[in-house]
Formats: sequence, C-alpha cells, structure tokens
Amino acid sequence: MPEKRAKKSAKRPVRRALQSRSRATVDAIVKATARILAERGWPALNTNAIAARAGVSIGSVYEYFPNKQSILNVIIDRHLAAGEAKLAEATSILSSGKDADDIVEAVVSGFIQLHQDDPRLHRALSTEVPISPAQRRRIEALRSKIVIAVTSALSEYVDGAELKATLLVETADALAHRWFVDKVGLPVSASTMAGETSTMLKSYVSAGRSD
Amino acid sequence: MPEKRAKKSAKRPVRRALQSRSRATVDAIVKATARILAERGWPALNTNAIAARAGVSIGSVYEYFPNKQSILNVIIDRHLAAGEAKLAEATSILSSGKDADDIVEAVVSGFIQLHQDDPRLHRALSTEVPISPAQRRRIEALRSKIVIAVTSALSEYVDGAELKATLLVETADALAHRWFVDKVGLPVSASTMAGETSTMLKSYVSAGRSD
Amino acid sequence: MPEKRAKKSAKRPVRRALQSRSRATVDAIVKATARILAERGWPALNTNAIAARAGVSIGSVYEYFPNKQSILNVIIDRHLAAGEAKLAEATSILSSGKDADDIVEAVVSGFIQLHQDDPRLHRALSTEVPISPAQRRRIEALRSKIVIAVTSALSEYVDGAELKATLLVETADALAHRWFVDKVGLPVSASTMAGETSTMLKSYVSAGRSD
Amino acid sequence: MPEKRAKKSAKRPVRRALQSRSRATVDAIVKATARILAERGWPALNTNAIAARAGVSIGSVYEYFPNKQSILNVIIDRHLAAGEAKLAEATSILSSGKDADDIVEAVVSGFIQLHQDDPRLHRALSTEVPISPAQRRRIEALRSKIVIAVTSALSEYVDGAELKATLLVETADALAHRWFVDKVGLPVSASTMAGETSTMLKSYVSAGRSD
DNA sequence: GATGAATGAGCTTTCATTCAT
DNA sequence: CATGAATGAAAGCTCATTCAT
Repeated sequence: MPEKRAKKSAKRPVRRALQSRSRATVDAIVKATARILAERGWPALNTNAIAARAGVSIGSVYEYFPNKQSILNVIIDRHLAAGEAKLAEATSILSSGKDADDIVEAVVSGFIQLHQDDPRLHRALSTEVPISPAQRRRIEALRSKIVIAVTSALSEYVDGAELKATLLVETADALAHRWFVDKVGLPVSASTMAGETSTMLKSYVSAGRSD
Repeated sequence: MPEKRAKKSAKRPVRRALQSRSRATVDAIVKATARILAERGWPALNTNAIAARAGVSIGSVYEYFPNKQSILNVIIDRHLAAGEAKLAEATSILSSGKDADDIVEAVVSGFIQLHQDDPRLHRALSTEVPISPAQRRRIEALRSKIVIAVTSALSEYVDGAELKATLLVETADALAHRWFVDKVGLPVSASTMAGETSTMLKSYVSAGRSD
Repeated sequence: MPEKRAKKSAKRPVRRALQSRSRATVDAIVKATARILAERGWPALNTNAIAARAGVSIGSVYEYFPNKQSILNVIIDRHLAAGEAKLAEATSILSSGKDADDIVEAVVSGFIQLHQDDPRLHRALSTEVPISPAQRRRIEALRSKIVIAVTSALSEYVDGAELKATLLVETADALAHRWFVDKVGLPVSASTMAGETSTMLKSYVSAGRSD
Repeated sequence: MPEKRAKKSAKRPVRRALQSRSRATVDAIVKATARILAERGWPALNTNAIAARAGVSIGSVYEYFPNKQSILNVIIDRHLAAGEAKLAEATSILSSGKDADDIVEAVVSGFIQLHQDDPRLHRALSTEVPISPAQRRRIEALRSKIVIAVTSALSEYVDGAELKATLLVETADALAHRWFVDKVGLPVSASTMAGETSTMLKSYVSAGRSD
C-alpha cells in the first residue's frame, strides 16, 4: 500500500497541446485556474478545484501540465503577453503622437486598461501568487521595453527623456494599480484620480521644455 | 521599534527574572518569524521553522501564541505602529514647514524611511502575507490619517489640498515601494529616482499657486 | 447489518468496477475503526491507526470522510439502524403475540440479541465514544419508539401499559447490557441471568391483571 | 534546545501527603479534577486546567501525583470508598430488616442515593474516564460484597437468595443509573420510576415465598 | 517544596502528485 | 489518452510531563 515516490520529479514532458481537443482541455484548465484565482484567491487554488472547475479529471491536468506552478506560469505568461501586445499596439500611437501630452495620455490610459481588465485576477497575480525569478526577469524586461519605447517617443520633445520615461511609466503603473486594483479608499472616484494622475504626469514630463 | 519592555518603576522591587525569560522567548519567536519571512518568504514560513529558528520548541510557540496567524499579527501590528509613529513624528515637521516644498519633502522622505527599514520583510508583508479585514481597515485608517494631516498642512499653501494630498501620499508611498522594496531595474540609482519623485511632486503640488 | 450494496438492477449493464474499489476502501476504513474500537478502545483510536489497519493511506481516509468523527458517525448510525431494524422486525412479533408473556419475551430477547453482537464494540460505543447531541436525540427517539410499540402491544393485556412498557424496556436494555456487555462477575451464567430477568419482567408486567 | 526525555518514567515517588499543607494541596487538586469532570467532562480534563482550577502550579500537581491517571484514581477510589461506606451502613439496616420488602427498599434507596450525589461526576466516571483493570476488579469486588450482604439478608426470607440478590442489586443499580444519571426521557418523573422499580423488585423478590 | 516555562511526541488534516484501470 | 482512487510528506496544533530557577 504505501509506496514512496519521488515528489520533485516532473519528468513527464508537457504534452504539447497541438491537437484541438488538447488545446481545448489546456484552455479549460487555464481558464478555471484564472477564475478560481480571481474569485476565491490563491489560498483556495488547489489542483483538485482546478480540475473540477475545468470539468476534467485531475489526471488530465497532469497530462498537460507537469505541476501546479506550470499552470500559473501560463497565466502569468498570458498576462505578460497581454502587456507586450499592449506595448506593441501603443508603440504606433507613441510614435504618431502629436506631442508629449499625447504620449503621457497613451501611457496612463494603457496602464489603466491593463489594470481594469479583471482586476481581481490582477490583484491575485500581483500580490498572492509566487513568481519565479525567471518571470520576474521577464516582467523587468517588459517594463524595460516599455521604458525604452516611451523614452524614444519622448526624446523628440523633452530633455532627459530616459529619466522622465522611467518615472512616468512607474508612476502610471503604480497609480493605476492603486486606483483600479487595490481600490484604496479615496475621497474622490478612481476616474477622477486617473485624470489627476494624468495632469500631474503631463506637467512633470513637459517641465523644463526648451521650446 | 519592537522590543516592548515592562515599566521598571519602583513599584515592585524584586521582580521575578522568570518574566524576562518569557519576554525573551516571545521576542525570539517574533524575530524568527520576521527573519524567515524576509529571507525565505511566506511559503517557507511554518510553525516548525519558526520554532527551530527561534531556538525554542514548537510547544513554546503555542505557549505564547494561539496560532500561526497571531504571530504575524504582532509583526503586522508593529509595522503599523511604526507607520503611526512616523506619522506622529512627521506631523510636527508638517505643521512647522516653511512652504509646500517642505511638506512634499517630509512626505517623500517619510515613506522612503519606512520602506528602507527591512525591505525584504516589507515586501513579504505587503505582497504575500494574508491580511485580515481588521488589519486592512487599520491600514486604510492610517493612510487616511496621513492624508488628513497632509491635507491640513497643505491647505494653507494650495487650493484643492485634499485631492493633491491624496495623490501626493499615494504616489510617494507607491514609488518608495518601487524604488526600495520592489527594487525594479532602473537606469539610475534608487536615490536619484527618489530625488526625481520629489521634484515631480513638488512641482505638482505647487502648480496653480496664486502666489 | 452494515455492508450496503448498490442495487444491481439491469439499469446500467456495464458499471465501472472503480466504484467497487471505493466501496471497498470505505468499508475497510469503517471496519478498521470498529475493530480498533472493539479491541483497543477509544483512546487507541486515531486516524493513522485506522488507515494502517484498513490497509490504506491516511489520504484515502480523508478522501471518503471529512474528519475522524464522521467515521464514527457511520458506525453509530449503523448501530442505530440495526436497532431500528430490530424494532421493525419485533413489531410484527409484538402485534402477533398471544399474551403479555410473549411480549416480554420478545423485548428481552431483542435486547439480548442487540447486545450480543460484538459486545466489545457495543461497550466502546456506549461508554467511551463522544456522542453528538443529534445522535443522542436519535437514540432517545429510537428508545421512545420502542416504548410506544411495546405500550401499544401491552395495552390490550394490562392496565397502565405505558409505565409498564417503560420499565420493561429500560430494564431489559440495562440488564442485557450488564449480562452481555459489561460481563459483570456473576454467580451464574449470563443466560441464566437472562432467564431470570425474563421471569421477573413477566411477573411484573402481568401483575394486577384483571383476568 | 530540544532534549529527548523518557516519557513513561513515573519514577518520582508519590510524596505521601502527611503534612497538612500537603494534604490541602492534594485535596485541592483532587477536588478541581472532580469539578472539571463534572462540569466540563473528560475531554476538557487536562493537567493544566486541573492546576489552574486547584490554584496550584502544574509543577505542584506532579509533586504529588506521578501522572494524570493517578489523580483520577484517587477520585475513583473515593467513589468506591463511598460505595463501600454505604454498604457498611446498609448492612445494619439489612440485618435489622423486618422483612424482604425492607431489604429491597434499602437496596433501591441505597443505589439511588449513590447516584443522586453529583450525577454529572458519576456520569463522567462511569462513561468517559478510562478505568484500569485493577479498578474494574475493585468495582467487581464491591459489587460482589453487596450481593453477598444482600444474599445473606434475604436468605432468611426467601429461597434462591443468591440469584435473587444478584438480580435485585444489578437492577437497582442499573435503573438508578438510568433514572438519575442518564436522565433518559421518561413519560413520568424519575421518582415515580424509582417507586415502580421498587414495586417490581419487591414483587420479584417475594415471589414464590412459602409463607 | 513550589513554580511555570519549556518540551516534543503524537494527533488531525490538506493537497500536490502518481498510477492502475 | 482519460480517469479518479490512492498516496504520503508536511503542516498546524495539543497537552502530559520535565526541570531550571
């Protein structure tokens, strides 16, 4: 009856979800995971709940994912991909921007859109779920790319574009998180705060323009 | 900040040394918990690890704390108390401030100091550890008190003090967290970013002054 | 008495054999619990011992039972169900009884049969295991039903049937417990004592008959 | 820090409680144990609770008793001693009895008195507390002595005195327990049931008298 | 003797993971 | 490939007992 087995094996290769049925199963598992995370949080996220919610057996979960963390990785990766997509999309706006204010506007609204989409899930991912060093590196990389894109866009309008871009991006990200994810108790509405954030950042970015 | 000591008044001259043993044990447990949290994070925090790290038996842990969460509560409470102490200390600076810039400076440096003290622990507490609703309320209350104090201080210099105070406080808090806790990869040093943050906020707060 | 079997009707011809594995596991757990209780008593009953004795892992125990008490509940419920079955069975005898003596005989032998089946387990259940209020109520209800049935049976032969039925039932139960469960040291055999009990109760029940 | 120590030692001799202070301490411990048992039952009985309730330190408890069970033993022994005292007291009544009915009356009322004194404690002792084989033997011996005394008293009035005495004693004991300790739901009052018990037993004992 | 802080074996329960079917 | 019963390491917590003070 009792039989010791290695626990940290993860030998079984992740079956590549190429066939459509496989793809559907993988998708159901990932979606179920995201839903549980958004609705009931990380403490309630366990593999049996995922399987049940996805409508598949726990065995199938392990057919497609070597372990629990790897499911989360997909979600985190999708989140990062969404961020990257948003960046790509924003790049054109940034480069076609008429002035620095447009760039600030694009950055602020970009981060707000990112945080408004499923804020419960966003919160769970950013405050509860353990992130691997590799993922942290990828987050850093994305952040860095955004800063570079914004720097490039800003450089034709302002001096010290890199520093300004860094502060702009970090502030827009952090405050969007506060207003829409943390939902801190505020004396005014989140959208009012968003407007104020935008005002502050426009003024900051444009400060000291030579023109 | 931690380290509560019994009043050593002349009331009871010969006070049992036993009490200090208890005090030392409690302290060892709390410190061990904070250390594990800072060094290995919430997933590695378990009562056996706490006991081992504190150099006491698991039984002793439960002699002084009814459960695992209550140890964390002490740490969280100490953190909040530190924030409240900082607020009290800052209030005098705020009220004796010569101008709006001094107030911004005080707020920014206050948050930086708060985040510079054991940033690893700070990170664990703010992103991993489950917070009870009561604690969340206490955090909100503290934040609210700070905003009120800053609003009051700013109101003699600027219009729309409450809105500005809110954005000032949230930005200072969020960015101090980024620069010193998250330690995001930056093109320049954290202290440079802190200076830039300060510059941006001073400019924001003073914008539209009638002077 | 225990050993529930699924109906093997023709509804679903090929029924998974898996279900029978579960059934067997549940049964092994319940049986192991009963055996430990009977052989080593309540103090020796712990979930690890149950799992070991059942030849399953501790995880399997919690796959089928939410907690330790729930395993006991099954055993207690089976015991109560056995009592209820015995009552149902006895009712026909009671109502077809030729005279009051037959009724007494049926009651006494009914309780003796109940107590003779695994007296060690019976002892553990009646003296060691914590009973929930709901179970106590169910026991009371069963006892009450028995008294009502006996009252009804007796009422056509004797006056004051309810009082007599109560004393009859309580005495038969209590003494069957003594003779077969407590196994008190006796100068004569348990079955002799059972006969004497019967004699005493027949005489008591028939006393003051109008005939 | 961790230091393994033997757990089943019990080497320290039980300090004989001869001095009055010692005696008072022992008594406080025993009384506290009995009170907890009566009020909150066996599951709530732990050595720290006993020490706290007795107003002594846990260390003192182990100064006078080698282990928890030994405290219970004192209580059980006192209970048995009370039974034995009651027997001694009853013996004179039994031998001076005018007829068999007086003997039955004495036995029934004796057991009722025994069970009416602190029925909660009685219940705990008879249904929850683990009894050692030695104690069980002592209970048997007491029971046997009672049967012998009753047999002797009855023998001048009836035939088959031993058998009758056994049934009389067991029934009186069992039913007194039911009416006053178990407090089973009854259609009539406990004292009515006690009277009925007495009536039944008188009739049984006197049955078949030659006079 | 008295104290009570400290101990740690042992218990209940959870859940990521495996594998027979 | 799918299933889900089974596994067992590991975590939280209790309490009888010990021993330094």
